[in-house]
Amino acid sequence: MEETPDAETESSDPVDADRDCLCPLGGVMELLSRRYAMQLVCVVGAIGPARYGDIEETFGSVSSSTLSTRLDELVTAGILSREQYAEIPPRVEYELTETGEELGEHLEPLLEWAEEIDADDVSVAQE
Amino acid sequence: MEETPDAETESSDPVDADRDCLCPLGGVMELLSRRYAMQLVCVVGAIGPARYGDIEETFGSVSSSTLSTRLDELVTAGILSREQYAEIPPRVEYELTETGEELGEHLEPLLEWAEEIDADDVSVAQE
DNA sequence: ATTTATACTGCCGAGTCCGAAGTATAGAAC
DNA sequence: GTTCTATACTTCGGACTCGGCAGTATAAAT
Repeated sequence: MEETPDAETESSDPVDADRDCLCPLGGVMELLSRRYAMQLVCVVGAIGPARYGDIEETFGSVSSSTLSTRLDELVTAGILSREQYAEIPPRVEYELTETGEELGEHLEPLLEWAEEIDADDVSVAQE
Repeated sequence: MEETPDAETESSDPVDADRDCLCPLGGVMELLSRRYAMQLVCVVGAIGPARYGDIEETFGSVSSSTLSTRLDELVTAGILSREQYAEIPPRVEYELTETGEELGEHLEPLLEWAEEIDADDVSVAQE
């Protein structure tokens, strides 16, 4: 997507490079801020072409309605692709698109960090 | 859900490093999945010691009740620190903790990517 | 006495999420 | 021919979360 241009025009001060537009509120971020969205991208990225049932099983604690909504949203956003096979019983496979792969690469270190932090001991709201 | 579905030995994938524990559902991730949480971490990281009003202004579109809740959660989770000065009118400053800084480093590339994607053209639900 | 400024909290209606149950289909079992 | 099975979802009611606006506390300035 982003061709890295010749890195000669970049300022030597990276701190205020993105001062004006710090954080996108709408678009993809709004989607990723919904429950399980980030984990969903990672899971699909990890188990390759994933069927609905596999995903549901991997999570264990997500309701099918929410999972279905989340999948829909990610497909619409172009992050996941959905392939439906004309078989009975039906078979549907979800996979990361190219965009989704990019996203996954950014998400993975975050989730790994979160895992570690949780494993250690943060005083995360236990109330 | 107690039985361990052990991985098929037939799969010849090299990417099984973290197959067993793909994505943390609770803890920090649940917090970050709430609205504006990730952006909030970035904003506080960017504008240094940030006052409530500054943050509210930077976002523009967040309700004060939600912002306040989110700040509380992040402070409780040890991601933000809150310093209150005994002045009138009151002054409160939020800052990233060490943990928060770590998180911010993982978050920044993600948000930058999201910005680009949004700027380009994803068919994100615009309905 | 009233105004001003800051950092919130409280309330209510609207939107989002959860769990369980239901839907559609065709082949297999009886 | 009727029932059973399996998959990938919907649909429903209720619970939780969010947004917008109004209100609170304080002391100095007017």
